[in-house]
Amino acid sequence: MPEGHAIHLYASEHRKLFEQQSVTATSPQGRFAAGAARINGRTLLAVDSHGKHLFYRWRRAETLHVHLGLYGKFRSFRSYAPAPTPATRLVLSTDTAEVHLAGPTVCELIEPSAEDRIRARLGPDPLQAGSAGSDAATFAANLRRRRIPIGAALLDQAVIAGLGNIYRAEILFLTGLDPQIPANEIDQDKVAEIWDLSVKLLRRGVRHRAIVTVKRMPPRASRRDRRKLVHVYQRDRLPCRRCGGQIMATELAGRRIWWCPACQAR
DNA sequence: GCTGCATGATGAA
DNA sequence: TCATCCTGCAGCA
Repeated sequence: MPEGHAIHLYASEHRKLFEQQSVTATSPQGRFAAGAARINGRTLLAVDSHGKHLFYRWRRAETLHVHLGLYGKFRSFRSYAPAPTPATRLVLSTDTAEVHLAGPTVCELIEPSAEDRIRARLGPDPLQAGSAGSDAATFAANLRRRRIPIGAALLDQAVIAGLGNIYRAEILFLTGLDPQIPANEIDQDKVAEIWDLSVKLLRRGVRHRAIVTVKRMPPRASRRDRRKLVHVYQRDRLPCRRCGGQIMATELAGRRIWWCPACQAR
């Protein structure tokens, strides 16, 4: 589930549920028992996100840092909350709301200096476009320094923070770029186009609570099939929506990538 | 009921 | 490049 738009949604949802409230914290699974005890009963001051990272600030406690990784999940409940599964790493709750976190890659308490180090190694986040350091120029400078294929660069969180495997495939299709082109060989107009499209698509993802890159939102009934919402992701051997040619798939930077060889020629 | 895969990232080799 | 972390679920029998 988690590319940047989803993390951004979690941040705003958790802000709405818990900000300025005293929050109960437990770790049914036990692996975060000490951390949960440390923040239990504290007041949540703020929730920030950068790319795929979440930071929860408390009154008189360290910052909670969460990264969902590939299969981490939050579930939230308003009136009724079921018992957490035994694998639930962290439960945050008040009288009126409860959130269950399972399967995160990272769930830890950190000092401000550690947060600084994490943020320092992250590239600009298109969902923070406009705020300090998150702009097209920083992104362009990051790309210029890399000879790796653009398809690898867009997954590198130090280059741009928040894109994942779906957005990388879709952005390369929509900008007509061959995933194998070296990042530093892409001309500046194209680089600006990639950034602008990232901003646009992530914002759209936040609005729809899903990654949608096709022009028209399909009818509700067919939205369960993710392939109806995108141009190339997981559409290998299906016809390209634009030219009718066959969508191809290969491996790039350790992940599967899909592209249209005709629309994305060098 | 079981298998294998998934929108991620790291550390060892 | 590969194994590993760790959970849920689609797809299959």
